[in-house]
Amino acid sequence: MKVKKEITIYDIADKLGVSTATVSRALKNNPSTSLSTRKKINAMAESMGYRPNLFASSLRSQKTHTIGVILHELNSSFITSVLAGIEKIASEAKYNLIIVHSAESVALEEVNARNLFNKRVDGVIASLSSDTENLSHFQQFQNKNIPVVFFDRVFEKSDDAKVIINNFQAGYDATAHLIEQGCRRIAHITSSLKRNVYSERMRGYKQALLDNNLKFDEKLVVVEGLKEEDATRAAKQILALKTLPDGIFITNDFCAAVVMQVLKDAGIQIPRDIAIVGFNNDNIGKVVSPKLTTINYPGFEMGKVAAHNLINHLKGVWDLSLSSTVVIKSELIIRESSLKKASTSHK
Amino acid sequence: MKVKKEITIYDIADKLGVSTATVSRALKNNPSTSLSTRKKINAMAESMGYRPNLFASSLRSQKTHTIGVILHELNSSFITSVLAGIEKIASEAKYNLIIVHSAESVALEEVNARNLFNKRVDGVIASLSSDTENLSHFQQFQNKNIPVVFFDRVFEKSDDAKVIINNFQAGYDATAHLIEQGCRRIAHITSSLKRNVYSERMRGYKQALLDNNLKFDEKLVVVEGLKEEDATRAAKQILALKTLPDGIFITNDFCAAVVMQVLKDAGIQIPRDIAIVGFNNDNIGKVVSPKLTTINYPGFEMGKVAAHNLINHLKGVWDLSLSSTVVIKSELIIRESSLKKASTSHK
DNA sequence: AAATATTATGCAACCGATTACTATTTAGAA
DNA sequence: TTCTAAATAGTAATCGGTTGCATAATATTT
Repeated sequence: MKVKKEITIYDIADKLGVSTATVSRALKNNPSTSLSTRKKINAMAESMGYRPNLFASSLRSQKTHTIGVILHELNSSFITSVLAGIEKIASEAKYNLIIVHSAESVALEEVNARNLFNKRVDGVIASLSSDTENLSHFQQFQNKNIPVVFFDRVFEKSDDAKVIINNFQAGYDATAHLIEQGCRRIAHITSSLKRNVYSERMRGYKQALLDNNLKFDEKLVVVEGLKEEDATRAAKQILALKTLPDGIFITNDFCAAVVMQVLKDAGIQIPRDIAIVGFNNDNIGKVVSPKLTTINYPGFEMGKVAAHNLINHLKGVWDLSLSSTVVIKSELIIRESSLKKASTSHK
Repeated sequence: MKVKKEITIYDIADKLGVSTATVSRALKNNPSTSLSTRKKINAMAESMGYRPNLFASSLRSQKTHTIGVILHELNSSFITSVLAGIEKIASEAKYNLIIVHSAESVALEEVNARNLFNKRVDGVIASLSSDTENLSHFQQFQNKNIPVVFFDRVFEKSDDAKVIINNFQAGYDATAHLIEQGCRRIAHITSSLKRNVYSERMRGYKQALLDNNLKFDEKLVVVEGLKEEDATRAAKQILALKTLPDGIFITNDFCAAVVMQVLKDAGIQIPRDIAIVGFNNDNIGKVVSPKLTTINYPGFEMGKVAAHNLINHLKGVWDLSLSSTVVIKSELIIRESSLKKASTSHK
């Protein structure tokens, strides 16, 4: 099997009797080449099947036109939406993406960061994995002036650029809604409190209790992972309480779905006995019974904003350090799982 | 803000008074360097904060040590598992991945293929989007002897390397199980029959009917997309039938979950009135009521096999063209949604 | 018509690592 | 001790674009 030799600008230059400099400029539509040669060269490149060698280009120009995206996971529709938002903006601006995910592990996150660094990405968009304790593995980017935008899972106190929702408010709204539905003993199932998203939501939960003269009870807070077995364990922990709660605010829709399943299997009626509010507005919420009340997490918007700000910074038309934090609107979506007042029983 | 200059092998060579050739060899642990200089050089590289310039390396060696992965989508746990399998094998072999997804669109798939091609990946692993009609955009890889392994969504008649399950058998098993449960009028909700996975499952469905003396009825087959609104439409189409079916084989778990929801909302009891079998063994199947009977799709295994075969081919210890098709085992997982015989009613 | 400005192109160094080939040193064999 | 082979290391060309600077060609101004 023989392989056709790769066409280079030298081949094009030879064929047309011009210099490689002219070819290079023409292919980039550099205005210091005449329109006629530009057309001639582009036509020839096309007909010869030329494809640019990005390594040579990046080596020389020290630019890759590539953005690295570090995701904590990629199994939720939230993350998929974020990605879609990033892709939309990036492709419009002719930036390529390298997408990596850390499977919720710092170790992998560090490896991923290193890889992106070695691949010389021009910028980074990242969401932290659940056990990340510090941002030292992002220092390498700052040392080289490679901009980083965090989204969703961030360190709120750092002054890095970030795109988030108001998790405190969302947690508050979710809890207040349960209270408004008549719940008086509200449990909270959440995940690693190292992560801003979860600690903030919990802060909102506490504040809502406080504002409604309900006592915060540590025994009603369950901290677990986000996988099926974690959620099952969390549900069992709830079931083991001496007095069952009459409402649960769960920080993730998939978890909420699993918890609901376990509770239903134990004969509990939702929302009559226990009302449930989830978080994320994942697809899953619409196919469980009862349908899940949740917080809509505007992933597509977040992705667009993150990519937009990063790329504008790269282009020099915007300075990321000026507005470090962008807060995107989120909102409560009320479905059946929390409607205690109008409760028709579900099994 | 000043940026430290990038360290190159020239800097290391200067510092130690050796040639760049020696440095290059030492960093690669080439045995034609003495152990002592090798140690000296690696230590110096480490202390100077050297990082290899992959562009220079790839430019010169014409190898990228990178595998491109084209996914039709990335929102199912099946795809996530495949990815995990690929990543496991690739990282063990020190290959990098570039993951792209086509959002079920040929147009995007073509762009993605082109991008991977221009990035000069050493090999490709791909699953086709729902409307791909031919493999012409993969021709470019073959022309350059870049190996491609397809998985899941493939062209079965082509002799490209591929990793699949026996979709015919799975469709047969799913349908036979419904028949065994007493169903006599079985509908089938599926997606683009251009895709082998769906057409083969349907072939299995038909064959199972035939083998059990049940007539195939075109009106009982609904072809739709895989999104929520598509599934809703499919369910409504079922509900609009003059005579309702007593069983449905649905080619995707998420669709099945949505369909179940719509049917339940219409007052139909599952599995008593209609028994349901899904496909994929997605997480969602465990949190719907009743829990979903489905076909387990061994994504992790498929990913591992695809990556393994590709990398071995790249290393020259294996020839992909020798065993073009690998079939991975799949199996029926029986849960509640299909158990008509032992039916306790679910609402 | 001469002087100046503008436009288009070429020259050649450069980005950083790899590697075929050559040279030197050292060890082992005769 | 002399010669050959093996072990190390160096030289320099190469991968394919990019770009500052110089030059030539053409247009504009005076």
